[in-house]
Amino acid sequence: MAGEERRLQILRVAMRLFSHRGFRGTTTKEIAKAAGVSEAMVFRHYATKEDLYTAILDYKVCGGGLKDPRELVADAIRQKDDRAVFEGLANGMMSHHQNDTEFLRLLTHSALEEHQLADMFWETTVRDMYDFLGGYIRERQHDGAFRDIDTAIVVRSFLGMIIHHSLNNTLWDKTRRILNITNERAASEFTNILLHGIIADGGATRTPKSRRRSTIARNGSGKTKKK
Amino acid sequence: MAGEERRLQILRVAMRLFSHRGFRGTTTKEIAKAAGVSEAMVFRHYATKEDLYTAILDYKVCGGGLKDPRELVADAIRQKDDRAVFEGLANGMMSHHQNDTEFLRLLTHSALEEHQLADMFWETTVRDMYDFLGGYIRERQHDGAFRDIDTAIVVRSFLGMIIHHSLNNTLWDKTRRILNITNERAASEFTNILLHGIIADGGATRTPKSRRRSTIARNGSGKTKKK
DNA sequence: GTCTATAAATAGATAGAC
DNA sequence: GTCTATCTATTTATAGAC
Repeated sequence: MAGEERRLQILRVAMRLFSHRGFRGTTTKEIAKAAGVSEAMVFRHYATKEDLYTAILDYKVCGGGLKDPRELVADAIRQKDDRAVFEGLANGMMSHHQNDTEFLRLLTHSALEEHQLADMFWETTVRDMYDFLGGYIRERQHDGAFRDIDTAIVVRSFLGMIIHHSLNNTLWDKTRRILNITNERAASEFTNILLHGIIADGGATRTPKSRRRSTIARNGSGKTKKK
Repeated sequence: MAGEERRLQILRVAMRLFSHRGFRGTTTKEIAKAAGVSEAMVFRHYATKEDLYTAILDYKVCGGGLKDPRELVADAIRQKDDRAVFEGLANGMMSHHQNDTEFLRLLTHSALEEHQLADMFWETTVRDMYDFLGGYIRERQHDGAFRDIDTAIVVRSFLGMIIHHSLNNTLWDKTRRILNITNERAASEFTNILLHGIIADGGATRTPKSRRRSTIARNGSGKTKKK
């Protein structure tokens, strides 16, 4: 097998093992065996086990595997379609988590281990998300569409629903699920809850005088399956 | 040092180490050194390293360290004070996570490692929470206070906000925080968002005809610091 | 209860032949 | 590019003296 090809094969095999057993829980012998080569081959492509692990985190967690959220919902942002913005983000994130369960596992492992690349992920990708989504929320507050609440709290609430749901699916709910729904329905319901939770005058505490311009279009709500 | 005392001391020291480095990442030598004894002492009290780890998870994660949520908000439940129910739960959980950061770390480590006790935690404690809180939400739906939405989704949304926030505080936000607020304020805001998100007729999509009996009392909302 | 010494297995990593 | 053989340090765990 050619150099680059083998290098990538080892990377992929190691990703699977590291994502399940963590750094210390995975041995270079296991990686070699799973890749069908000798340990010497592993160390030929990656000088140390640490190098291999860092290469994996760089590729999977910090690398280009994640779509830019700005692009994902660019149209919705332009049109100020609040539902499409939040539901689009939720769907994008959750389908990524579902298609690549190693991502969340590796990220969580590395965060627990306090690996440098985990910190980097938070300083860049996560902070970006708060800036981006928080900026949109602020804009909609100025429009009078959302009530005056700390934007970072709103972002955290929404990401909390999404990421916690994905973590549940990845780590525990695999078989006998407490909550057995499609990602699409989860995205829709989370969006319902969040938008009604932050909309201006949307509560039951005040008698609304004017509806101003709220763009929530209720769909997929209640217990009815979407479509 | 007496037997039981030393046994507990080793347990405590090991909890700290395991919670940070995980099972495979912690050596019995480190544990012994941190406890100020020889390795032989560790193995005198716990036959194997695995036994020690299991004892820790049993004590910390499955043991009586967690207050029963039913008791915590029993009064609020009786009075159907929705805000007090949700805010009380949020405060109880988050203060536990803050006072005992080892709890979330150990739980997450053991879930990633697919330890048997992690599964047990989900089958009992977590399922209990869904039953309990879900039951209350269903009751309030019958009262006409909340809209007709799958109760498990509501529970997941709310626990998502809380646990994700605590995980952020525990794993990353330790110093330079993206979101730097007190637990009390977070609990209040999460409750605001959730209650307004699930209240009957609480959205902007329909013109409300009657307010029925919604018990949301807005406090700590907006950008004003609470008290 | 506590230690030192040590066994036995496994870990990461290298040398050198093909 | 690939392997076998091997080195060295570490890891879990035990023996036996005090």
